Amino acid sequence: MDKIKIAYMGTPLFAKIVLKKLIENYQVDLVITQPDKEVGRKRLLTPCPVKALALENNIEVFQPLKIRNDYQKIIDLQPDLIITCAYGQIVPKEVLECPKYGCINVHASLLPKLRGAAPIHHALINGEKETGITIMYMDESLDTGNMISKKSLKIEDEDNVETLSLKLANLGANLLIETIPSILNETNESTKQDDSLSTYANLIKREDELINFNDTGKNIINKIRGTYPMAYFKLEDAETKVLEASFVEDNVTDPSYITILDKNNLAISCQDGLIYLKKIKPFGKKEMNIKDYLNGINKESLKNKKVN
RNA sequence: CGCGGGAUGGAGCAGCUUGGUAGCUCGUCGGGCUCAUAACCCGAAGGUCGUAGGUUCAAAUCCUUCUCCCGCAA
Repeated sequence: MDKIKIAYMGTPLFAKIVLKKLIENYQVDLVITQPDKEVGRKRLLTPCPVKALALENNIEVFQPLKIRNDYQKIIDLQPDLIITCAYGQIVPKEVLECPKYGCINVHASLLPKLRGAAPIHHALINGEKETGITIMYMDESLDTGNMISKKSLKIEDEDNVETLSLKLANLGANLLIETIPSILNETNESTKQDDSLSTYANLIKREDELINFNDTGKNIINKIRGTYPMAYFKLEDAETKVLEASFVEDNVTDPSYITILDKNNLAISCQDGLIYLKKIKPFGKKEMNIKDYLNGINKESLKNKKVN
């Protein structure tokens, strides 16, 4: 077989893991990724994980500001196959149609469920028991194309966005390698998505990360897992992130109060019980176990205090 | 020059305004109490108070420099 030209489009760590596996098996001729961003307090231009990996492997990198207008470079390459994975921009029709074998996407959900930008987050937030990877042909709408292959993965209670992303990235990487031959042979049988079963996974917004204690314990724990490590609440007006917590059912009268506060435990009331904080990141501090936090504070002043 | 928080024994903090012998809650080690304990009691080790300079008789504390960590915003 003649050498095929592959272009890869992706941005975050998830896409980097998939790309790593891909370049172990195929030659990748061009990597398309988001422009470097000013990151952090120093505003340093920082390349995304995918770009960093591409540079390490001497693969040419293309970073269009708006791929909608700036895609001629991809057309000129005349790729045989384009693989996308968490790229972060809508890919224009002209690009989708240019490769001989088409344009495929590695998506981190069992489509048609959880189409969109944040499928891993929403799988956890929704309290799903399983999720997975779908590899599909792309069309002009978001994650609506025909599905080629699919693999599911059980979600464990201990999983959060970080652990689940790693698992799914590895699953996706392997599934991609398994799937590519059938695409190049054109032997795969892709199936249409049942649009009536589709759900949508919006990008997580800042307000989605605020913990509302006037909710069920189960939902709160799922939010903490699904927005890890960003879920937060206000403690004495200071933003406090919750990295780990557990829920114990109980009869409570009023949500959002610090109900238990002793040497080892801090629990806040919610709709149907108590949320025990296990690992938090207080404002301006590093993350710490709740016991360390309790060691340093004046407990009397917090007892029965309302949060948020 | 985007805004703000922080750096003090192994951990988490107080002390800084109003300079004057390094403190609290834990952990560790030793001893005691106890049928026993993550409980309680007694004792010990462990810190050049992030870096560099300045003011002062004297700096964790006041002034300046730099480094690193964290949140917001992008």
